Amino acid sequence: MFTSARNLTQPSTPAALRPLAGSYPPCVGQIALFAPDAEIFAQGERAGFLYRVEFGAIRVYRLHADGRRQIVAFHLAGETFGLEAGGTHSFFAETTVHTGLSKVSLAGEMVPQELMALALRSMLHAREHLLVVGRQSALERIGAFLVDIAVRLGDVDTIDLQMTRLDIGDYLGLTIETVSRSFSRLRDEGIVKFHGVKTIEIVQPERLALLCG
Amino acid sequence: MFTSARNLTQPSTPAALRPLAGSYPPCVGQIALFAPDAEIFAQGERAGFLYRVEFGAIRVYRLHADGRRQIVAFHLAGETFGLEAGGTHSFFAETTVHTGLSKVSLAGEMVPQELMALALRSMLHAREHLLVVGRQSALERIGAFLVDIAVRLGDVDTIDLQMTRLDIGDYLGLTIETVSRSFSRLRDEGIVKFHGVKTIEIVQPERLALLCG
DNA sequence: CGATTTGTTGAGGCCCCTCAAGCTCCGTGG
DNA sequence: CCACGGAGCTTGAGGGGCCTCAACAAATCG
Repeated sequence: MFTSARNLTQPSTPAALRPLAGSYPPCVGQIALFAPDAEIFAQGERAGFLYRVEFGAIRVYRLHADGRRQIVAFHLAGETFGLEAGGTHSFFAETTVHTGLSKVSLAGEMVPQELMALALRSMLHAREHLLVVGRQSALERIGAFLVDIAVRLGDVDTIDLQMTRLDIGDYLGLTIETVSRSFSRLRDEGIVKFHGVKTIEIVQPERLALLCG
Repeated sequence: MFTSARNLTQPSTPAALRPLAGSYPPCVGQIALFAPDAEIFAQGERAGFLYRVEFGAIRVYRLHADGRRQIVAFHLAGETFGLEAGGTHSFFAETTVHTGLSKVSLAGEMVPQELMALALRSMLHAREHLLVVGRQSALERIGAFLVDIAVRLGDVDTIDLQMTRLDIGDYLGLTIETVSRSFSRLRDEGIVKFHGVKTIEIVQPERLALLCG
């Protein structure tokens, strides 16, 4: 399985940092813009910052020696990421689409209580992800994925996927073909409806929920 | 798949709490003894304590509606568990064998810094577990499992498994038969050697490490 | 509007699951 | 001490779900 994970397209906007009017309420600093597949931090790098996703999305992943990639988390608009054990990043973080990030310094700006809550939420999410990947069928995984994303976007019924089928596959432990087939199956069953490749409308939320266990 | 997870054998020693000479240096309180398969806490219960494993082992898991069980973590001697997001337990915790636990009250006894480190380590471990379950073959999963356990027991070369094949399967997303077959394969290849069913000697650590990616 | 990336669908094969039978280990009681 | 029973483990045979390989369609971008 070959995933061109390190194939970093440089931002079409020259470097990366560019000031912007603070469009999100709780945004303190400036917003940095990134093109798709831009590296935010790499495994082994010293960790010192948290990042808040203003728009777009982030994938956090690791590569196996043979090229297999496992994405352990996506981070969507409004979410904060970058907190890691030991002061060194254990994973890679990249944008999946055009993304705006604001930096949050670890010292100050966030009280220990918030950091703790963030760490615990991340642990919980990793474990819930494990439930999905460990014991569910392909269709169940896709279902759980859609429900998770929909909830995190604010219980919406129409999702704009911020990632490719390859990203989704590497997140769920499936191949791109199986992801595609599962989506088609959900469409054929009338559970979801596609408006373009990346826009999914959840037509029958109850049946989707049934799938997830 | 039927896993009799709630089949709680009551401790052969009457109840549970029984004082014992503090045999581990950093042990503050009394040690409670539990029989195999004793419930320590249940999903939905109010969380307020941490537990330190003095000897034995703990499985942390959740059940799907149809009985499928996913173990998200094992906790071995010397490790602390019970920290969860939201003040309510999201998982079940049970002993896998005869186990001694000491309670640690969340307020006091542990400084916030230690709690934070514990949370971050748990997050990291869940994510590393995800790497194994998401993209590895059965043999690779068993290999990674053995390496992980060996390291956590102090880089030993002989492991006393504190859990059944069923536990291991539900941890790695495999059936009991596949776990058994993988062990046999490692034995036939001369990578490990069995001294009884639960005692594994790692004969060729380098080859075992090669398996894990 | 052509080139390239991304997504869909089909055919075939493999790995793991399922089902089944027999074995080992261990605690219990005679 | 050994016989016995049951739970746990091992091994085999067969089937199914997902992966692999392949071709084509759709979407995206310069």
